[in-house]
Amino acid sequence: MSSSTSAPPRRSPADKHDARRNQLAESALKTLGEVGYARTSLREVAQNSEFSHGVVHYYFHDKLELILYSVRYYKAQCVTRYDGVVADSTSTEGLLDAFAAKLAETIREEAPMHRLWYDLRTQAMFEEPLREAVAVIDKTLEDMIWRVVSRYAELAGRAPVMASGPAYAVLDGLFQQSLLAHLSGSATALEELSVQVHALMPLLLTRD
Amino acid sequence: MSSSTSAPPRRSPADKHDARRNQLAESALKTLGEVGYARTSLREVAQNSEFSHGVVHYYFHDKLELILYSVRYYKAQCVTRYDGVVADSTSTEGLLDAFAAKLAETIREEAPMHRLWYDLRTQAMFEEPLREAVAVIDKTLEDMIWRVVSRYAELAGRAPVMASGPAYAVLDGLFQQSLLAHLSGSATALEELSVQVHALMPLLLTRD
DNA sequence: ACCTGTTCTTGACACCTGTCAAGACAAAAC
DNA sequence: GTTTTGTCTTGACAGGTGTCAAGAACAGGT
Repeated sequence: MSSSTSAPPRRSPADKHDARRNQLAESALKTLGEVGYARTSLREVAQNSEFSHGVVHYYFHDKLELILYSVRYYKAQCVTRYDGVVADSTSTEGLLDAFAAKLAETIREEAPMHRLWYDLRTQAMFEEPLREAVAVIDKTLEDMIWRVVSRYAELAGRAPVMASGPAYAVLDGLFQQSLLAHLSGSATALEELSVQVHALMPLLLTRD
Repeated sequence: MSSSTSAPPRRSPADKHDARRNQLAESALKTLGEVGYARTSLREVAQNSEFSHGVVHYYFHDKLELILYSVRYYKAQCVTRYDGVVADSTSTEGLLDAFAAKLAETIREEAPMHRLWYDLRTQAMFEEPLREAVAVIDKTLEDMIWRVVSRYAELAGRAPVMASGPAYAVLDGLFQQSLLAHLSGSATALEELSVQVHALMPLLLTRD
């Protein structure tokens, strides 16, 4: 053990260590997105990296620790996804178009990560150890969506008719169905999602 | 092989066979609801029955066949869950109360089966063989919800503002969040669901 | 009684899993 | 150069998995 932390060297103390952890996290995310939570094995994670299967246990105490670290690592980059939409929009129509387009885009380009998230959230219904982490991430997603809804209400000069929780829930319901349809080969799923979001959002505000 | 089908005896031809299949399906559902799709093993299914682990392969060709048979077996009984609500209601308020109460009741009493369904639907995002069966069941659930929404619109003298697909999606989003909260130990999740459903349903109809 | 076909149990197979320990390797410290 | 330290590989462990075959147990018909 060194002086303060239990980190390896002194020159690049925990940086190298964290860099490897992030590297393994990305390999894990690749595997998780491909085969899902249950079928993800540490050996396949290592095989998706340049290391051997033993190294995972050197950087992570547990399989659970690896997976939670990986998902947190990914979701930390996602929660700002719609912040540009919120910042750049100057009209309700503009925000709606940009938001719907972004939703469709992220399904098109990051479907494996999204299905992984739903997988993890569902597994949390069965495995207690997952629940706290899932709840935290779900809350950040709820806040992310709420920033969009709030800005939308502001631009419309009206007020939301429901709290952030149910607003997130209904939008997430649409998103999830669209993701499943898209992954099932539907060619029109993303367009339909855009139409549905355009129809739903005004309902979340009071009448003028 | 007997005369026409490949069924076992002649007296009770396929009845005994189907009875055993249903019996095993119920044992499978118990296991699936407890530990989820991925962690369900044929040996544990058998252990939840009065038979040994080999018998599963006698009545089902595959693990997949057992699981799909079991889930279909269960969902066949669920699709009429809200039909009484639809039939008995004579006012919008009455239908809303009965519907919301039924939603909360089924979470309270059949949470394991519901999380199993979400598990399966999510796994369908990863495993192609599940998709068709999941799509069929999801459609029957969508129709079930649509009967409620249609009746609600009828009683209100208005028309729904969205198609059955998105209507099911948004209600399912609320339901799923409520289920997760309930399983995570929230004592108020079910009451909140009732409030949210009461708030959402009117938004699904045109203004008077 | 015997025979026949169905039903169920037992045991095995090949494979995969998380975990971990023992040692190889390299790089830095002295 | 030698020692020490951190990094990584290899190989093994104990356990669990789906699948299936061989045979026991049981039924009913003759």
